[in-house]
Amino acid sequence: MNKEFEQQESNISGEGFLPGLAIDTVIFGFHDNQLKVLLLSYKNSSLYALPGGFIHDNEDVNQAARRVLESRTALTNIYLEQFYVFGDYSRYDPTPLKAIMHARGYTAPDNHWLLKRFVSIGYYALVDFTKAVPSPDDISDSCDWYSLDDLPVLMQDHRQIIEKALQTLQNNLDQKLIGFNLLTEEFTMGDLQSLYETILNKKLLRAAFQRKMLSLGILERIAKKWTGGAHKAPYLYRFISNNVTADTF
Amino acid sequence: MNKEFEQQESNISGEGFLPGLAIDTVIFGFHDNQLKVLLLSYKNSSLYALPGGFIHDNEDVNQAARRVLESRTALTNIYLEQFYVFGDYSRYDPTPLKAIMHARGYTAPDNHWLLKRFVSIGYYALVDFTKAVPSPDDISDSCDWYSLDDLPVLMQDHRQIIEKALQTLQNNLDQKLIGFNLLTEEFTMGDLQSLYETILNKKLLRAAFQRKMLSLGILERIAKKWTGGAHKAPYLYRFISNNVTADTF
DNA sequence: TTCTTATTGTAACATAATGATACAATAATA
DNA sequence: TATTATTGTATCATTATGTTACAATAAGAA
Repeated sequence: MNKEFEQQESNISGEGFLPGLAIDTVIFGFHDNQLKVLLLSYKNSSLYALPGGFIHDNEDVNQAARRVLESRTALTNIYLEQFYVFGDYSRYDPTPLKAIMHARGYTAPDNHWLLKRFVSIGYYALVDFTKAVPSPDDISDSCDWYSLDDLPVLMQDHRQIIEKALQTLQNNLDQKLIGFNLLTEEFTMGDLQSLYETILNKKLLRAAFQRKMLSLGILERIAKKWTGGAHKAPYLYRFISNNVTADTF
Repeated sequence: MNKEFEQQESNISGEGFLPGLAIDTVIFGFHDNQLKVLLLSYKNSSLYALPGGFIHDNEDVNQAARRVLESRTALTNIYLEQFYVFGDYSRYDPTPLKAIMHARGYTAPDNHWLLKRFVSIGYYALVDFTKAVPSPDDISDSCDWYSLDDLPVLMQDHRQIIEKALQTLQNNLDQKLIGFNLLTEEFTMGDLQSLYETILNKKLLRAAFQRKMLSLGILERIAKKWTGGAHKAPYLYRFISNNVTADTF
């Protein structure tokens, strides 16, 4: 998996990969009361991009997305979901990839498969910020968290992809029980509410929120308490994962 | 557009189309209190399939889906939405298409592009049953409505595609206001309730349903009434389309 | 015409969900 | 021991939904 892109570069016809199809993954994390996404940056260029990849010609598309996710975060068993296919012709622009290749000292022929039109399948993932270990892929030189409300300039339509992923997350938050995937295993009701407020971008009433969450019957209250400031200690809760697993739709 | 598939057959390398990418469209209609889908059948074979197609190399993917939809129904301005990408490797099975080509007197070489692995982007559409004019494509010899609870045996994973489309429709029915797209322009509250009951596959309380629908403020009551049986005549309603257009997400 | 019958539109009440406010409990610190 | 901030929850208000009931018809029958 390590020399994969190296192979891709010299593999002018794209042997072994599905042609024209890519995966882009919006990997969400939550830290300091902010939503974060993982972005890659490239040597000798000011380009930032979503983690992505290609699909081996004998590989499930969803499995390819999971492979990308796992290799960028060093995590397995993560909530991951398709949300949209970005397939407008206007996306087609080989310039940035050309620039990246150039910056790495590789001059691709114009008919190189990576410079052709790509349709991209958008996935979003929810990971525990504290557990992920971001690592760049073979053509990028950094992989880091960026706050959603302070994103660098992104390659191609990656900003719209993030925007649409966030909309999907907002829509799904109440129906599916997926928010928990962004938290550590144990969390306070305040943590959970802050997460919801950040994702939905609006204030929620504390009393009603707590009542609602408890009534769902998906939180286990851990007898242990928290030690912090000069006030009553909150309980710690744990998500009872019986109901929903990563791939449940 | 007419001779398109003819071209595709003799076009062994798939020139002009995005390779390995297909579109499958679940076109829903509503008639006789049943949900219907449009299916194609093929000469000299017992194969049934969803309407589908390929993407021109200079065409938006969504536009290609709309082109497929319009050419099967002779309708424009239809509610159409992506819902899932079917990309498992296990889908790969050139047998049925081979059989279809064979039945048409064409023997494709094994490296024919249409016999390679395809990833399929699933769309679903909601159309007015009474307005659609089903017409087969160039390789099928019929295009007809089939009731969802009495489907013929379908090619490849098309049955699962329909299943997933239905789930998506059920999930979206309450949030987005899309049910109306399955009805004629004017309809009674009974029609609407029957539609909802059929899609959701459960009985709804008449009084509550009517109250809810009216409270949404999206129905215009047309003063005219209906003439039918030995009972009070229902009002006709019309959907006020200000709010939601076809591509709104 | 009047009566019967089925269905519609909606009122009325019961129950459940949510919004909003208040307050006791309590964990540090002064 | 008093102070302070925050938590957990009770309480009431408001809104939404479930449920039942009934008046208002539009035909056909008497």
